[in-house]
Amino acid sequence: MSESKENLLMEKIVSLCKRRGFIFQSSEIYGGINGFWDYGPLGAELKRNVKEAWWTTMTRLRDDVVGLEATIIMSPLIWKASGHVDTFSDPMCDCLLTRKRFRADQIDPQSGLVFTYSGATDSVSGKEVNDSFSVLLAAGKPPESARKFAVQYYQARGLQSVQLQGECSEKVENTTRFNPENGAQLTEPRPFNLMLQTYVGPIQSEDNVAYLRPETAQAIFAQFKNVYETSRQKVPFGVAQIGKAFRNEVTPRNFIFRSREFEQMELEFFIKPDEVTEAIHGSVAAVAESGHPGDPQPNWGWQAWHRYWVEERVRFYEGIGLSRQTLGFHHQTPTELAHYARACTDILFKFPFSKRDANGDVLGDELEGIAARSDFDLSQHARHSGKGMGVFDEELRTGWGKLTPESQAHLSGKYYESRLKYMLKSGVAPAVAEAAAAEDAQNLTKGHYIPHVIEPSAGVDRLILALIANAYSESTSTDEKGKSETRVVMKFHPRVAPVKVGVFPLMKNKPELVAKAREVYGLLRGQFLAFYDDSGAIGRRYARQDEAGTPFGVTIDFDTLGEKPELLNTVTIRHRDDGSQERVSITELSAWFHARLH
RNA sequence: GCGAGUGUAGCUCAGCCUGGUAGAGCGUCACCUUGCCAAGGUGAAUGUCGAGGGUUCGAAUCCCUUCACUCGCUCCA
Repeated sequence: MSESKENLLMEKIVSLCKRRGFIFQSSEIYGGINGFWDYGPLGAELKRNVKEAWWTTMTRLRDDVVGLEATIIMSPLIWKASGHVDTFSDPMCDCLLTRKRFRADQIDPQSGLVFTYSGATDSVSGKEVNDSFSVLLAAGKPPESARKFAVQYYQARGLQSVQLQGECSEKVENTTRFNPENGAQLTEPRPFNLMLQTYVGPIQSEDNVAYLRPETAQAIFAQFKNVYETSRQKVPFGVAQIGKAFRNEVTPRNFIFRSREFEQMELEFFIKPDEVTEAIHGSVAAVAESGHPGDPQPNWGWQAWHRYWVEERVRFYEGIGLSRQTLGFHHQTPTELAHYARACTDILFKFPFSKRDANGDVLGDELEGIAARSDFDLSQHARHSGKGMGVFDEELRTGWGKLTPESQAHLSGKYYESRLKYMLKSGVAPAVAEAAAAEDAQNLTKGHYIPHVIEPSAGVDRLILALIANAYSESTSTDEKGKSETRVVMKFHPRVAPVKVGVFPLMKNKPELVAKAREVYGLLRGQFLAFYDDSGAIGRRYARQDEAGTPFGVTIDFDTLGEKPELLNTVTIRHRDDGSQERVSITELSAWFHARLH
């Protein structure tokens, strides 16, 4: 019941997005293209505001984060090092009977008797199906069970009274061509490459295959050294990037929530490994169970930094109108975590299409993931490129000398263990791994280490959808004639609202009002996006702006012109969310808006 | 990738079963009117009926194929 209601809400949102020019289907006049969406005039403004709010908060208002804008196409070696080339192209097989999907490399080899049918006919209609189908039976099982599966298979292909054709059987050993659960035949392994591919240069060959980046983060790791050396930053510091990313999603779904071309806002915040922090400060700060840990401290370890960034990101969402109640959190369990990650907290938004848990509470879908990724990424690029990704820390070098021999042994031992674990997980031969880990541990004592990273990674388009869903509100009113009508108000936070203010002469047919209104419009438009409208009744113009989410309206009336002398050169400001009005002098307008839009 | 549903004006939808000149409401635009919340009047524009093919004298309507969207399954570094 509630599901169809939420469905209806999603449909209304999609419809409004098109009607008002927020979001259009890509290539619509040619029938569209699955998984791609365009932003219309209002959507483009909204998106720009969101990205600007993120960029300002994450870089310009901080001393410890700098920006980067890298290319979408990079050396394919980057994706080899990051693991995307391998993990994005697992061959998959589907069960021909149950349609269950398997990773081809994870099917255990089986042996037994294979029954193959060349096809089947319908004994009633005479219809034929000529697809062959096989079933693997474990030794000792009666052939009837193979026939039962085959009948099911051909029934699923439109036959009713199945007459199997051409049964034959054969003994096979160690085959992976059959569903381990029921013995039914699998499809051929088909590669699943989730990265979009292209060719660099005019000749298309295997040698110049390149990928459109599936995430913006890797460029930050690949350029880590350059940024570090030119930005005069020291660890801890971060590198932020906003940009397009591309994934061949299996199922683009839920409007712009999961699309094939999307935009990310990512921060890689580099921190000292806990061993380094402990060596310098004697201990690593304990982390409170919950709440914001306050301003960054020198003795923070990865846990404090991780919590800090989760809370900072929540503050950001609150600052653009998503209250904590609209958000959800998911702390990834050890089995969900990637092997190199130590923790990952997802910030969720409760979308209309989000699933509910057993208690009926909306779970939410992912807006952002904040991952503690250890030194995995920089280590991978160090190993694959052969270029050093470590940093030198004077404090560590001098601090190290002051440690007791026991502390030194303890810390370098811990560092050795974590480096060794990384190497072994990455498939490095044990002897080589041990030597490399020993070298890393030795370098630590001289002040060298590879930074760890905390990664808050947010989806712009998902956030846009969250803001739109959150802003959407409708009220139904009935007039004196008993005619009821539903009005939509998009309650965007003023900071992200596409249009900031509508400017209206009370009436169009009074040239003095129009002239004054255009004058006020001219005053405001250079400072932020203003929209002038003089067509139709004033109520209609208010309603139009409500639907676009414009937070303020400025109306020029006869008092502005001095009908009541004490109100000369004042205007009415109308508030979108409650329709309330106040009188403000034209000379104070800029300051009035400035205070409410920043 | 599989299964089900949907696709007609900018939006919401009727028309399809039973083939015969493309419709409504809302919105948009223009003019008039309008002294603060989608008022009223007059007029106007807007359709490859998702696309392609077939059947037919004739297809939005029947048949086939295809594309997109929604839902379920699957997938989700």
